[in-house]
Parts: sequence; structure tokens; C-alpha cells
Amino acid sequence: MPELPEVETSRRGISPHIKGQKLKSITVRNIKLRWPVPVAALKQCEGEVLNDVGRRGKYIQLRFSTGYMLLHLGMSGSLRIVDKSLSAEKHDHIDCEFDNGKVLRLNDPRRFGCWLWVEGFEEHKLLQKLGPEPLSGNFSEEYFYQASRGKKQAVKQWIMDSHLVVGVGNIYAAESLFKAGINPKKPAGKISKKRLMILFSYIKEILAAAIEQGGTTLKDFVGSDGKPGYFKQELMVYGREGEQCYRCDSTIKNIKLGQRSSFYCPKCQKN
DNA sequence: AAAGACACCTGGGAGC
DNA sequence: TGCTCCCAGGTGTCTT
Repeated sequence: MPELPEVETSRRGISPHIKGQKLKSITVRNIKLRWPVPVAALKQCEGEVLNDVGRRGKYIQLRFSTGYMLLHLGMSGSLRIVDKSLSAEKHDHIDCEFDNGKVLRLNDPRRFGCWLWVEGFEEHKLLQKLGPEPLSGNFSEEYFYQASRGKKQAVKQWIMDSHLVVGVGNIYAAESLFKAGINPKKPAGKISKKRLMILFSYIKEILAAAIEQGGTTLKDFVGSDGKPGYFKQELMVYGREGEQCYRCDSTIKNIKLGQRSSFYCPKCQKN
């Protein structure tokens, strides 16, 4: 469910309801997420004020004075703000109830997500090796180009590696490669600087646009009656196997790269 | 060091 | 209706 735009949209959506509020209680109904939920450590935050809701890559950080909760939504996780009177349903694993009566509720059917506790303000091990934020100045053209040299890995897998840059998921990897006219199988190190710079621009552009759109398409995420929303933007290739390319008369293909579906147009993305 | 395979888990849809 | 099989927006960890 969540690529970076949805995580950021979730962060923006929940923050105004809970930032500055005192955490009244935390309820963990299932500790079996990707890693066991450290209930006792989380409980120590009860009575503390949530100072900030941050984000690094696809991780969300709930900051308290003693440290922060580190959340990831995995493949199927979602966060909602609900009234404390709304009873929990299937896969609602964690509730954070605040003094204002609002509850931050995690739903995650597949339980690939996590909810950890990080003491103090050091970067957690999971965050230490992450690459730059795609929409920050740290993600530069020169960095992108230099990192690509000598890489034999398929460009699609390369741009999805969070050690290179965070936040490029399966959908937006496919979409940015289509816009750049680059074949997803092409080894990253064999792409010319000129074409890499085009790809660089599209990665930024598409993620930025998706975040903008996420604000409207995902508002349900934080509604009291909310169900997870989906991006309704027009995807050029993702999920369109067998359909006609919007830019030519060719048919969209789907190949496996690193066990992930990879949609592309064999004509528009010949090389 | 780098690339690839595998692991974790549930639900929905296709096909029989 | 119900079974089996395949697929899904992620990513840490283990194996070559």
C-alpha cells in the first residue's frame, strides 16, 4: 500500500490531530509484526507528550522527550485517526489514545510493518544506511550519476534500493523509467549521463506530484470513517500488462526483476 | 563488495 | 460453493 507519497500523506494527515497531545494509553493487540512490538518500552511513553511526527524514507517517527517510536507500514499497513469510541476491527493491531480523545490506529493485514522503540535521539540501525531523501538537496544529479558507474544491476532494481535513495517503490520506479524512456533491465552503469539526468528529474517530479495528489486521494486515511484510499492518478504502465501503450501502438509488457513485476513499453523503452 | 534469493503474512481474484 | 494457485504498494538477511 504505502509508497513514499502515501507515507508522507499519512504523516501529514495524522500530525495535526496528535502532535502536542499527551499519550494517554497504548494498546497492542498483536505484537507479531515484522519484529516483536516492544510493549513495555512503548508503555513508558504513557503520560508523555508527543512532540513531533517525523518521517525518514518510508519510516514514520513519533517523537517523545525520551526517544521515538519508529513505524513502518510494510506492504499493507495504514494509519488512521479515529474516535476512541470506535471499536477495533480485524487487523487493528495497535492503538495510541491521546488526551483529546483521538486514537491513532494501525491496521496491517500482512504484518510486514513494524512499530519499534528507539531510546534517545540516535538514528536507529534501520535508518543509518538509508540513502538521501529524493526531494531533498542531498539527492543530487552528481551523486546519482557517480553512484551508477560500474553498476551491473538492472536500473529498476538499482533505483528501488533504499541505500541509493529512499522512497522509490515498485509503482514509481516503473513510471519514472517509462517517462525517461529507459528499459528497466538496462544495467545502471551503462546508461549515459544525459539519460540518467532525465531519469533523475522524473523520479523527483513523479514523487512530488504523487505527494501533492496524495493529499486529496488519501484523505480517507485519517477520516473517522476512513478506509484506505488509493492513488487514482493515471498510471502509464503500472498494472497495464497486455494493454496498449498510451504513447505508441505497442503492448505493455510485464517481466520479473528481482521477483517484482516490472511493467514497461517495449517500444518506448527499447534501450 | 555486489547481486540474487528468500523470508515474513493475509486476502483477493482467477480458474477449475 | 469451495478448493488451489498466484499475485500484491517492502525490505532485512542470508547465500552465492
